[in-house]
Amino acid sequence: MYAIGALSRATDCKVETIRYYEKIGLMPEPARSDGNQRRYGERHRERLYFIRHCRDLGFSIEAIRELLALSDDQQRDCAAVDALARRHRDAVDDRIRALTALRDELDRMIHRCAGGDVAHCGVIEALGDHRLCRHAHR
Amino acid sequence: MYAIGALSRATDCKVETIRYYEKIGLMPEPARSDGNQRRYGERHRERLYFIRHCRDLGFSIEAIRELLALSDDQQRDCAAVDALARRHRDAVDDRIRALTALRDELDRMIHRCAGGDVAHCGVIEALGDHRLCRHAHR
DNA sequence: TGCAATACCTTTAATCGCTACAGACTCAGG
DNA sequence: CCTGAGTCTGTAGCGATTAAAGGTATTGCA
Repeated sequence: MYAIGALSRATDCKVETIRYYEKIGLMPEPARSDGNQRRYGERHRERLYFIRHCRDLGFSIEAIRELLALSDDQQRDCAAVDALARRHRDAVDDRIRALTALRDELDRMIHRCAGGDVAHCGVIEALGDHRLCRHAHR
Repeated sequence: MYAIGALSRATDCKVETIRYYEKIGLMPEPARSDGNQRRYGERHRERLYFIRHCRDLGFSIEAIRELLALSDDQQRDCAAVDALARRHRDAVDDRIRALTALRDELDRMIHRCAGGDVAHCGVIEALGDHRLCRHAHR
């Protein structure tokens, strides 16, 4: 049996976060010691590990809730799981594209700067005038 | 003179957001009508435009506060502005790299899925075991 | 067995950048 | 003067934690 600190170390998840996951119903309420402290078993460790891994991969709490529900139902076709993963990957892809456009815009802005004082600063000028941008970032 | 709704339309910034920027001291308190409504001028419009453009480019409120302070001081050397912009670009770059690694991991995970039921789902399996990952995403 | 150090408990508030109400007031056009 | 749109202040909520305050449990060592 793990105390919460041991589970925390075993999963690299902060103690407060574990309690938070319990509060929002992502982790089940564990057994308690006589002194009211949480006591966890292997299944808790596996579940928390799964959750943390999903979080590290950028899945939202609500997406994880769905994934957990789906994975609990072992007979179910895994098409729904697949679809969730694909949706998430596509969202990450979109984000990468947006950030790349942004980075390029920032790069162009930085290259406008030839030194000197703020009154003639290309960066400040570009920040104050969207027409100097190549792309419609937003 | 603009009322807040007109300023909102002129800058594509929601009315609530304008009031919020005033509250946190990013926008100066404007003049008021007899009936206590805000009345803005051209300088407000330019400043808000600058702020929104920075936000669209992903600068944080605190970074914008710095940029505004720097740009107010027209004689100052623009090296500080340049440094701020570079730091931000580098942070965006880091984020892109992290997300790209993530996307690749998600892709590999999705390709593990051969259909069938959840009990044998490659995605669920991969989510439950970080060792199946190629990279240390975090 | 006693004591100190560490870990744990609950509850509440903070973070960031807005957004969304509620309930009252103002303004412009007809 | 009336109506409807716009505006006012203040407060609370979002997502996913993190931190702090103030009290209790457990553990290790003498």
